[in-house]
Amino acid sequence: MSEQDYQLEYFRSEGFERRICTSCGAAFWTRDPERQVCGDAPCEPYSFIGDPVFAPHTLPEMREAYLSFFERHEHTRIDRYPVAARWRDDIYLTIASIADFQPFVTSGQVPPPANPLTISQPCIRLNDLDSVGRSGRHLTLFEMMAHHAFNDATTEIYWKDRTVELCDQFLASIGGDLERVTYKEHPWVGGGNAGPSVEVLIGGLEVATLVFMSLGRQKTNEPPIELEGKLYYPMQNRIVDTGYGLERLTWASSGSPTIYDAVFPDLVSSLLSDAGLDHHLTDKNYTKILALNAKFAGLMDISGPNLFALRKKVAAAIDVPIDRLTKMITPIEQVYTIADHSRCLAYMLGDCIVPSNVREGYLARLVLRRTLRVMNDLRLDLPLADLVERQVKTIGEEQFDQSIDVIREIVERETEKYSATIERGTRIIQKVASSYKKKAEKVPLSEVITLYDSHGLPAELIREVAAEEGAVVELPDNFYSLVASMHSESQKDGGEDPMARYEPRIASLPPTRALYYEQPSEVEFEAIVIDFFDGFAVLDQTLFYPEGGGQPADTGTLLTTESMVRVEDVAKMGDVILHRVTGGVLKRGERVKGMVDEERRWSLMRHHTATHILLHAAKEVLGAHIHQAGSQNGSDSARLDIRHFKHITEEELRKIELRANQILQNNKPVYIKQEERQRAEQKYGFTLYQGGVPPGSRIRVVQVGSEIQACAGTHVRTTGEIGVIKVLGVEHIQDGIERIIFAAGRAAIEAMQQTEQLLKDAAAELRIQPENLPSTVQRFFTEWKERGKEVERLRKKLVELELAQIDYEQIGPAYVVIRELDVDPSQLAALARKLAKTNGIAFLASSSDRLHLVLASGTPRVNAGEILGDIAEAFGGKGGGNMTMAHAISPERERSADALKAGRRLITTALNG
RNA sequence: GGGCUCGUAGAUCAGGGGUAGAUCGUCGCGUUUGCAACGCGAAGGCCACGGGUUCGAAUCCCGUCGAGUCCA
Repeated sequence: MSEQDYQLEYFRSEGFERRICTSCGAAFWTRDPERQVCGDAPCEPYSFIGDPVFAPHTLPEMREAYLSFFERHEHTRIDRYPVAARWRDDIYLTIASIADFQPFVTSGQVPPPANPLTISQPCIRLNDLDSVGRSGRHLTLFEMMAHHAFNDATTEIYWKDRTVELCDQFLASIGGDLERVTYKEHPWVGGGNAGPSVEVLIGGLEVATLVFMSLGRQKTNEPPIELEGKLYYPMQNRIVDTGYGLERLTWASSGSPTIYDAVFPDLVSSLLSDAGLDHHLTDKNYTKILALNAKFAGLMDISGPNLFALRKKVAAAIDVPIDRLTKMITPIEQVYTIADHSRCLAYMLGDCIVPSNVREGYLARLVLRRTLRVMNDLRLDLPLADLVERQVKTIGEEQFDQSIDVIREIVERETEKYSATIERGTRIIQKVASSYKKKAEKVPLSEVITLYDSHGLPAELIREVAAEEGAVVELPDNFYSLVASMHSESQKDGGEDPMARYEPRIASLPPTRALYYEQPSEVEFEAIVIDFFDGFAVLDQTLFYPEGGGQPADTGTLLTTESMVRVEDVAKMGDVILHRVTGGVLKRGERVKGMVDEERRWSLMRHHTATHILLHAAKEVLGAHIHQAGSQNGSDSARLDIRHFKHITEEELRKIELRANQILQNNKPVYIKQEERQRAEQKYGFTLYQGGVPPGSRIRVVQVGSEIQACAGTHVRTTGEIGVIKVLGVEHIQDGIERIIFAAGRAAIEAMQQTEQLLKDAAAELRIQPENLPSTVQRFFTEWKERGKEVERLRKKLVELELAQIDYEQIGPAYVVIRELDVDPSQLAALARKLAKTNGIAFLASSSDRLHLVLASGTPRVNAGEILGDIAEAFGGKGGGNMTMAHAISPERERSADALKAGRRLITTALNG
């Protein structure tokens, strides 16, 4: 990008000058002839703290000022998008306002919902998590206010001059002094696009960025520009992508020490008083320190070890020892962090993210646990659910799909879960630590890694708890990256796509007409063979549904005048549909008659439509957050995976099943139509995308009753055609995902018959009626247990009785019993043990099916295992044991006397030796 | 999606080829005006389930189910 890109007519006419910053060397535009520096960090410190640069605005006032300003200037106001970016599969969270329109609007495939438009989009960025609360300006969630204009080859809405002009006018409208505003040149690259951009600075603070997205990676005829080692080409679509920081503007308008005081004035003061820190509210010194802290932090990166450098600077400036400063400032930073995180959670949970250990759910849990940890450090004894609820209410309940009750329940459950994990973990650490302390060793790194990896225990907690036990933990500074690299090593990439080699051939073929969409209820059709290779047939049109969207491919037959082939599988590659056939060959140009296996297809359609219905029923029963995490349809059963924060109970399952069948009874029609993506999104919301995000500007919308989804599958015509839905069970797939297994239509009836048969068979076995099964089984189980105990008692008695009758003999220093007993082999061991208890030896034999030998020794002179091992070998059997107890078995059951004799010899030798 | 750890008495856990244990809780008795505390005693176990190895498996191996956790 060149200097030329920033030579705007607007700048000239308004009397701007282009300057080079004397501090950083960057170019910037200003109205102030005296100005030497660009106005950005670290060239210029904050000057707005205590001296606001805008008229005072609260957060909502500032938002409204912005949106209505742009409305007055011909922009259409657009509702915010969810913070969970469900319309995209490359990011989990909405990170910028432009993310709402990527990739299809920015690429020009889909028209924008309005043009130009204005929006205030809540965005979540977790990259600077550590700086939140400390830097005075970092937030996990912020609102990016924006106005966007989408220009293409035919229409020009506006471009750079108008954008800067609007910016000027808006800043003036909220009381900004335009003399103090600078526009810093700052080429922008990101997400495969690039373009010139200016940062808008006032009072040392960047309050907006104006990006002129005009370059892309897509090759065009125009000459490319190299940026960061990659080539970018001018695009036909030129997009005005602006971003105004709502919170920053509000901060600059209040002049408060930190952004948090401006954004959460009420919450911060009430948290301070809850934490017993009220006295700080009126303390001028604290305000001064915090302002100073934010000022210095504004000039530097404070992540990781840099934080210490910040502390040092502030401590020097106010002349207090660094430890004392840390002690003073940490609790307040924690309050700020809690205020920020709880708002982030309100948006995440309100927009129906379910905490879990995967994807965006993992991020929600991360923030939630971090908040709990900080609250704990601060000794803030306050339910997090209350804080989140308060945030939801401040933002406005109507902003969210999720109900407050469910949000509260999620937070409460997560809070409980986390404290259970920490409690359990603490015990495990104590155990490990004390075992290493006994050995007088350090707790090795491998052990620490296991504790973290398998039990989720932070390294710092491990060190702390271990120290309390008096053990030392070996903990390198790069612990977490060490663990991460260990994981990445175990990664294996998947194999190559076996279909890849057909790609060039298929690319040359015309698209196959998808008859299965036009006539979903038909099963017979005629077509012409376009190509045939390696057992793959391509037709000009087909009724065979290719695998996709959780629905398996159809099977069936293709018939020509000469041959009949079986269609085993169908796949779609681009717009071409491939039939994998067996049992013959087809010729190009040949006419074929196709027949889809009707029974199977209908069963698949029933299951597929049933999936939509079941999801809808689950949403009604469980809450707005219910979202499909995957599905697989079969002809005998199907499964639906949904995101949910706890196990589905039997009762909930029954409710879902009843509700689903009610929808069947109402016999609702199934409507299917192609709609423009952006329109469909606006009309139905992002719950459209249950089975992933389909490509293209138009999407296929399937409406079953009031359940509306983007879906490429085939469906029945009315819900009544499904017949019946039977839930077969529920499984917990992983944290936050429940799998409902069900059958529809004939398969449902068969499943019920099977279950019934099971009950009947079980009842018949017990000669009772099926309804008596539970009570009878319970009775039998109880009796069975009691009998077991009775047998145990009797056996003990028997051993005692036998014991009383047995005579000892004395060999050397030991009392010895060597004899055959007519008792159950399982009793031999118990008897022998008793006999040998003190200074005794018992060598017992019992013959039933085989010869059982037991040797128990109560003296170290006789090694039971060794002796019996030798005997067993001599008598063709196997055996062994330890010093005190040994078993052996031999097939030579008649030779018990010989075995006892041999044993006597060995024992005698051992005792006398 | 990949990895790791764990399933033993009502609860928390120990044991890790050779007799299934501890603590708390429960029940009974004693002490006490009563309670708490204490003392004595008892009940309570398909050692998750199914295979395998072994003379012998709660223990080792494989699988299933369940719980937890880390990474992408």
